[in-house]
Amino acid sequence: MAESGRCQPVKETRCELCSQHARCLPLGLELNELESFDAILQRPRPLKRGEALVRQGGSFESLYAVRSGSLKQTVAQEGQRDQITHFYLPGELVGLDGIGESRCYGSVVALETTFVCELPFTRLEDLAEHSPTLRSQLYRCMSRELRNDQRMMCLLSGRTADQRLASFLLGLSNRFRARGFSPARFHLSMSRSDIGSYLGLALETVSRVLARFQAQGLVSVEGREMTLVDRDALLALAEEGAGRHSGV
Amino acid sequence: MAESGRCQPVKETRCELCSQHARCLPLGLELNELESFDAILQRPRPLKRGEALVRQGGSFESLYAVRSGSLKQTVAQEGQRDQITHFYLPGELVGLDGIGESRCYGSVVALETTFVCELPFTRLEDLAEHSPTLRSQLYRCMSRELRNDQRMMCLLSGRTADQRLASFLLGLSNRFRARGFSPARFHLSMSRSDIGSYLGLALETVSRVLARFQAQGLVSVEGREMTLVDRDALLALAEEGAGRHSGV
DNA sequence: GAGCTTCCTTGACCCAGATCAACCTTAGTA
DNA sequence: TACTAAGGTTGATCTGGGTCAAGGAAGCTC
Repeated sequence: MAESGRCQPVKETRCELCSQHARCLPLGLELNELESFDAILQRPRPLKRGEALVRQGGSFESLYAVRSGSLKQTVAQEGQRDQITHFYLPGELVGLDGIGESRCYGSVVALETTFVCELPFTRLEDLAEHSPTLRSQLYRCMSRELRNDQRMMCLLSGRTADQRLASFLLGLSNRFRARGFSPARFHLSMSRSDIGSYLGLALETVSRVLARFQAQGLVSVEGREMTLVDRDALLALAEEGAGRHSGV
Repeated sequence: MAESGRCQPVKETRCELCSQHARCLPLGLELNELESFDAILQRPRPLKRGEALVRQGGSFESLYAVRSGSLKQTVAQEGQRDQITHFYLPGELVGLDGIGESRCYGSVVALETTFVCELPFTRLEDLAEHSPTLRSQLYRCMSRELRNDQRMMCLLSGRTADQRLASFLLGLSNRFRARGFSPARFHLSMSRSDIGSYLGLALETVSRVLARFQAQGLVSVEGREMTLVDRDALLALAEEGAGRHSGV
């Protein structure tokens, strides 16, 4: 997704050498725990753009940690257009919503060439049996995702198109920053239509709002290359009191 | 919330005698595990309508299992109207989104007289150390909530007001059914404004749509007493292909 | 039982954003 | 080099549902 995340065939399996180690699941494990963790981890495998990592309704077996690249989760509903519910960046965990169900909730598809580490869940549970750190890391990840989803629900139900886009861009920017990529300039691996689906907007609206942001000097967009020019203004916009049904 | 859920002062602490046992956290625990579980559980305490169980930004200490009654989670955002993100019914767990953060994400307030059981989280973790069942129950609960939130995101971003209301009513109905209450007739413990906030609609819209559903013979509403008259039609409406940006 | 307050309903109006449509750019491929 | 397809932009039009406003009903308190 960000330049540095691309086209790096990952040969090294060991977690402690992974660039995402600091924000991935095994963070904080003792050395011996880390070795057991490495042992259950399936060799990173490359996915090509458009290739599915898991399919909606497929049986749930594993969690996947994104090593490089990016993915989207899409949920197909009876007779409706697919809906995008998540974008995954390096260091993030795919599949948490499948635990405790035999089936996967949505499909997860690579947005670009992407490497993921597979973590068979039953083995992970065995490991967690003897590692309080791993247990609490698992809780932490799920809980964080719960909070993110709630934030998303607030965004979707109360905010204007401008505010949604501003929040989206800032959210991406923060995630890139946390991963050591530039927070100000990044590549959007998803299409306008993906963004629209994720934010509950028509793709035309996404395109128009981005054009307006550019005209207002908030961002600079060239296709999928995004530069945040006036971060403070974006932040002010995203947090602005006046959303829909915001009363006063 | 449903008639049978009200006004039952709960004297009995023991989980296995609780009416919600079959869908609560300690489900499936061995007898000795259940005893340890009972031991860490704080005596159910009554909350009056409007009373807060946890406050946004307050420190996270415990999960709470709803024993009877109902609650809402509200999130206050900088200068915006509060937003409702969840309703909790008997047997459901409050507080999962606070794990791994020191602070509570939103406030949780009783919608009517409500009894909850407090589960201090560090003690719960200790217990989970030696109970695979409890661990997997915890994962299961969190994962289920993740899926619910995602369903909610889909609802909020792609569906019309009619579809949102229909889904909301059916969702409540299913939850009541699972709890042994009537799925066809129930009491709404939340106001129209609460429903609107939860569904991303103006309260006037909620009122109008309910009136229309009544006129169409889908439901019968008298204040907060709700009867689902034509469940199939509601289901058809909720799943209908034609939402917003549904193409075709 | 008068007067609040809170909740709900209904009507009138309006606008943000969906939809429809045309066209442009870029990339893949034959 | 042309042909097709996918993605993106921009304009014109329409509408679902938000906002404002005026009452009504039901439950408090004094």
